[in-house]
Amino acid sequence: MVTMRDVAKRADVSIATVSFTVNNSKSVSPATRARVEQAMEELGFRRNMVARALASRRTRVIALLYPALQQRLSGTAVKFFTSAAKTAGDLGYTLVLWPVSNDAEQVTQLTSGGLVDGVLLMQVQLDDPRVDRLVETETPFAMIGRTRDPSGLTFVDIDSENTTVAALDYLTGLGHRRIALLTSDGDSAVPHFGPTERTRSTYRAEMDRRGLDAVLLECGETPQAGRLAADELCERAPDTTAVMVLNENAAFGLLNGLRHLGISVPGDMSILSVGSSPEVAAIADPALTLMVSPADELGRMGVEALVDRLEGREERGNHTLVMCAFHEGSSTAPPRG
Amino acid sequence: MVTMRDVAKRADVSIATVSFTVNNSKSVSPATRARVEQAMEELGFRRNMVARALASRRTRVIALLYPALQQRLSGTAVKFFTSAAKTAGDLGYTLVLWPVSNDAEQVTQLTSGGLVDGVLLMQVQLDDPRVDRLVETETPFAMIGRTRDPSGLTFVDIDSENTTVAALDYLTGLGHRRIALLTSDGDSAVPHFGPTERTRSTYRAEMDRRGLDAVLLECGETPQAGRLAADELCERAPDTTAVMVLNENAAFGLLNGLRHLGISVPGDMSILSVGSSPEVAAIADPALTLMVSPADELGRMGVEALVDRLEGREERGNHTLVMCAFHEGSSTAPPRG
DNA sequence: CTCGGTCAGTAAAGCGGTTAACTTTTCTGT
DNA sequence: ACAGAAAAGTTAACCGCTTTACTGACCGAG
Repeated sequence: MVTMRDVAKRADVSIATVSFTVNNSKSVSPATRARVEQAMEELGFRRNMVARALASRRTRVIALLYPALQQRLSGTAVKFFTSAAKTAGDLGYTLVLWPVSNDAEQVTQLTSGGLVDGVLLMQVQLDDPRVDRLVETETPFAMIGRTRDPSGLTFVDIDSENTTVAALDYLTGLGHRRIALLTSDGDSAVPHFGPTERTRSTYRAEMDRRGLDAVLLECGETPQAGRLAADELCERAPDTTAVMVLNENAAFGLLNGLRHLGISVPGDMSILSVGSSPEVAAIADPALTLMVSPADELGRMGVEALVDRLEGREERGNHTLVMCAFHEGSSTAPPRG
Repeated sequence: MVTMRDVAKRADVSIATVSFTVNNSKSVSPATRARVEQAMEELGFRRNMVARALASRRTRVIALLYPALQQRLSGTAVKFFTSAAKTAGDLGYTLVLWPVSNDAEQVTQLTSGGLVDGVLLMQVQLDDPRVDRLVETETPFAMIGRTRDPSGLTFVDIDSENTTVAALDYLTGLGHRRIALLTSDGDSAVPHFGPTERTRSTYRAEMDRRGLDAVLLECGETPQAGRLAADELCERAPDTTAVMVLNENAAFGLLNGLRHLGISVPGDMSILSVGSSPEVAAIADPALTLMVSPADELGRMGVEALVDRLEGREERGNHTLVMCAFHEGSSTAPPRG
C-alpha cells in the first residue's frame, strides 16, 4: 500500500505538506504542489479513508437506514435511494444503505461505532423508537417523513395534506361526488405511517367541507387484500364512482377485484393511486392515473439537509414538504351519466 | 467519547487486556473479564470501529455493489439483499449496499479507499468491466452471477440450465407441445445478462432434443413492451399454447396484451414466469405460476463465500449453482383439447 | 533599518485501537 | 523437586492520516 509517507519521501517534502495538498487545507506553492501531485501519480497513491476518518473524526459516510422488515422496496424507495446517493456524492460524501431492523439497538451499534457521520432515516413512523435512540445518542440525522412531534428535528416529507386536496380537486373536477379512500391497515409494513394518517384525516375534513360523504376503507398491503377491498366497497358504498388509493399493492387487487365484479375501470369506477411511481403504475391494465411520489426531490433534499447539519450550517430543525405530482393514466374518467 | 483507555483505568488493567476481552482474542481470567465488562457497562463503552479498522487493517464491512443504472429493484433483489445482510451480521460483518454506476472507476474509488474489506457484485454481465477492475486491484470479491469465463473467480448463480429443463418438463408434462420463450432484449438494464443467454440456449437445445419447434421472442423490460410481444406472438406463432417468460415486467404486459386479443389465460395460453418472486407474481390476474428465484440462498451463499475468502479459508474460486423452485399459480393449465 | 505580518513548510502529538514481544505466575509430567 | 510449557498480564510500537504549534523567509510600512 502506498502511503503519504511514500509520497512525501519521493516529492521530498514533509508528510504534512502532502496532506495539505490533497485536501487543499492550507496554501501550498505551485511548484511544491506539482511535485507532490506528480509523486502521487507515479506511485498510484490513494488516500486511506479509514486513517483519514480516525484522524479527522469524520468518515464522510452517511447511512440511509432502511427497515429490513420491509419485504419489498417499492420503485419509489429505489428512486429515492438513487437520488440520495448521487447528491451525497456531489457533496463529497458516500451514502450507504444500511438495513436495520426497527429495533433501536442496532441503530446504536452502527452509529456509535463511528462508521458513519450521520444518518438518514426513511419510513419514519409517527412514534419511532429509532428516532428516540438517535436523539439520545446525539447522532446527527435527518428524516424522510416525520414523527408525531418533529419540532427541533430535521425532516423532509411528502405534503400529504395538499396532495390529498389536489387529488380531490381533480376527481371532483371530473364530476365525481362519491369518492372513497383506500389505505393500508394497521398491519402494514410501517405501522402508524404518517402519510396514511394525514391523508385519512385530510380526506375526512375535505369531504366534509365539500358536503360529501366520506367512505374510508383500509386493507393489508397485498393484491389479495385489495381484491377483498373491492368486495367491501361494493357492499358498503355501491354508488361510489371513484377511489383514491394510498396502498400500492392493494391498488392492483382492487382493479382486478372490480373487473371480476363486472365493474369497468374507468367506465364505472375511477381509480387514482397516490404516492406511487409511474413505472409501477404502468403494470396495471389500464395503467393507473396517479399522484407521483416526489422521491427524487426527497432524496436530494434529505441529504442536503443532513449535510448542512453535519457541516454546522443548520443548527435547528429544518422542515420541508413536497407535493406529489399528477401523472395521467387511463384509470380515471368522468362518472357515467 | 468513552475509549478503551477509560475502561482500562476503571477496571485497573492495561488497555491491551480490554482489547483481549472485547475481542476474545486471548484468554483472560474470569475475574478480570468480569471487572472489565462491568467497567464497560458502567461507562457505556462502545468500541470505535474506525480505530479498530485502522489498527487491524480490516473494516469488517463488505459492500454489495448494485448498479445504480437499474431503475427498479425487483422483489428478488430486495430479498437477496436482506438475506445477505443477515448472513453478514451473523458472521460478524456489516453489509452495506453501495450504489455504483457500471463504470469501473467508482469501483476502484470505494475499494482502494480501504473502507470495505470485500465486495459482493450483483447483476454481473457476461463481460463486466467492474470485474476486471476488481481483479486488477486485487480486491476480494464474490459474484452473484458470473462472467463468460469465471474460472478462478468465486460466484454463486442461478442454475439456468436445469431450471429451464424443469420448466419445460413441467409444461410438456401438462401436455404442451408449442412452447415459446420470451426474454429481455439487448436494451435491458443488464446487457448480456448471463441467465438470459443461458436460458435461451438451453431452451433451444431442449426443444430440439424433444423434437419441438423453438419460438424465441424478446422485448424490453416494460409492460408496454410485453404488450407488443403478445401481438408478435399471435402473429408469428398463433398456435402457441404456452409461454415461458424471463422478463418480470414484460410478463404483466404479455398477460394484459393476450386478454385484449381475446386470448384467455390459462384457458387458451399458459404463462410460466421464470426467476421472479411470488409477491410480485401475485400482482397479476390470474396470479402467475412461476419458477421462484432462489434469492435468499444466493444472498446467504454469496456472503459466505466472500467471508471464506476474506478469512483465508478458500483460496481458489468457489462455484455454486442453485435452481429456481416451482411455485404454483393460476396462469398455467393443460392445453385445450 | 526595524517591526509586525503573511506565506511555505516542518515537526510531532495525537485519533482509538491491535498485536508482537516480553514478564511473571501457575501448572504439568517425570 | 525441577525443567518446560501454558496462562494471564503488561508494555510499547505501530496503523496512515490530520492538525496544531512553530520556524524561517520575505515584504511592505513606519
